[in-house]
Amino acid sequence: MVSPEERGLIEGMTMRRRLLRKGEELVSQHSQPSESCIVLSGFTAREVVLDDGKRQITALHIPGDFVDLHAFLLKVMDHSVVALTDCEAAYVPHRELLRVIDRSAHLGRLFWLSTVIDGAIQRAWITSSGRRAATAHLGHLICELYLRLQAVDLARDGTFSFPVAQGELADALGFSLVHVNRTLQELRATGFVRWKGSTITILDFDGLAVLSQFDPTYLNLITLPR
Amino acid sequence: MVSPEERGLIEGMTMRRRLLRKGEELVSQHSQPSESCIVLSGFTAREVVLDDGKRQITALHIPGDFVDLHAFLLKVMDHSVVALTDCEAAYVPHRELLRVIDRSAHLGRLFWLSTVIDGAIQRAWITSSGRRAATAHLGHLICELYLRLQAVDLARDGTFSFPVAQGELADALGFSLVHVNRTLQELRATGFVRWKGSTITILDFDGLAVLSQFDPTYLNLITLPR
DNA sequence: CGCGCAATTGATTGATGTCAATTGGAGTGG
DNA sequence: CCACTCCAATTGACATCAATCAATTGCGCG
Repeated sequence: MVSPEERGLIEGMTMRRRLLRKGEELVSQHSQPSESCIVLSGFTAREVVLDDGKRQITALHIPGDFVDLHAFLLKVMDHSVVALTDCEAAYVPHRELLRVIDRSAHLGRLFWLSTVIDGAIQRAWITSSGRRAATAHLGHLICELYLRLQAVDLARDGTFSFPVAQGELADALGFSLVHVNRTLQELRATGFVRWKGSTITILDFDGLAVLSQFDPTYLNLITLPR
Repeated sequence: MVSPEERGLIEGMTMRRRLLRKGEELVSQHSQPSESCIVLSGFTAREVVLDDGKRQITALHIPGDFVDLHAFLLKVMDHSVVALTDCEAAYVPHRELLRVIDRSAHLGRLFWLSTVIDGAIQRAWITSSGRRAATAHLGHLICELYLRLQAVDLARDGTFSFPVAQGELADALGFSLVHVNRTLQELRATGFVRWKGSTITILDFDGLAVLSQFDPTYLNLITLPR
């Protein structure tokens, strides 16, 4: 996917690293970032807080994700990115991105691809939110997370760590906290998933996928640069 | 935004035009298009049909929109694009896009921007679906459509034509048809909006925007190429 | 052991989906 | 111009789903 010279270009990007505690903001809503941010470890989320205090999470990000690459083009952030756990992030100045893209159209296209896959995931969330039953909505998210985490070696044998509270999950799914809890119990009752503390185990992926009407095509994990 | 040479590049793209009747597919789910499609006239929508027959519309497109530009990178369509009204479309081969992008990095970035704005709109839909009241959800969509249509001269003085049935709207909002109808009545009762036949008139944009918690920043209409 | 936060539960209210008519309006043929 | 047809909009009654409110339990940690 990526040639040695391209790898060199990427590794040559100056970036600033930063450690964040759970709850801190990596990027602020309404800001006009001059750099974009890659998560190196930990879970983060894009969130929008409405006037009435309600919160919606529009994306969950895992290590390796370029969380606000779209800010390279969009200029004004329409949401924040917050740390759901302690995490580490690398900030790449937009001028560096520009430099890399100028030297390698192929890398530019991989960056573009990254934002486009983001969009595909968002479409799946819209579909879940609008037309899937609560258990399927939650199940779909679990399938998505599992495959994404597996692609970066953070999941295997159906198991991964997901140290995120039910309240956060509620804001991602558009549920109330209580409803998350009950939906989770329903899902456990199917026997397809075990969820204990911060460890999720998918006992029957195919079963869960059918229940959740999950089709992995949209994640395009095959063509990912790594 | 676009220099004369760039305009020349765009106008030089070979493309195939096609007329479509209401209900026809511009692009099919699971297909692997070798061209991407611009809507020239009429309303279209991205839709996903689930196994159980439920349908979700994940985007509404208006004339000027590049409806499946992401297919240039994603290869496999995770949804269809259907005509909500009779419409005209232009199909641009991916090899032409590649040629244009190679000659003008700036145009390449505008294409990228187009997909990124798409993503911002999708995030707004996720937020509406998850955390906004029914009237606000519908109101938000109306605000969005108005500004987008205004930007391409298809709306003025608060008025635009939207010849789309309530059933389609239901699939876009994730509501039932009956619920769309009742939410529409509630919205009319606020006095902010008139909706008669296929003509929508926003009588009080600011009022509607407050009700819907609408913040136009995300549409980035200022930086749009046209 | 006791604190504090997250998970869980129960009871109730409110929002939305479903089913089944009924109404309204545009187009068509007589 | 009128009767008819078809489809979209609207309405009413009812069933479900999910939010809210208010405890209570469970668990990790000092």
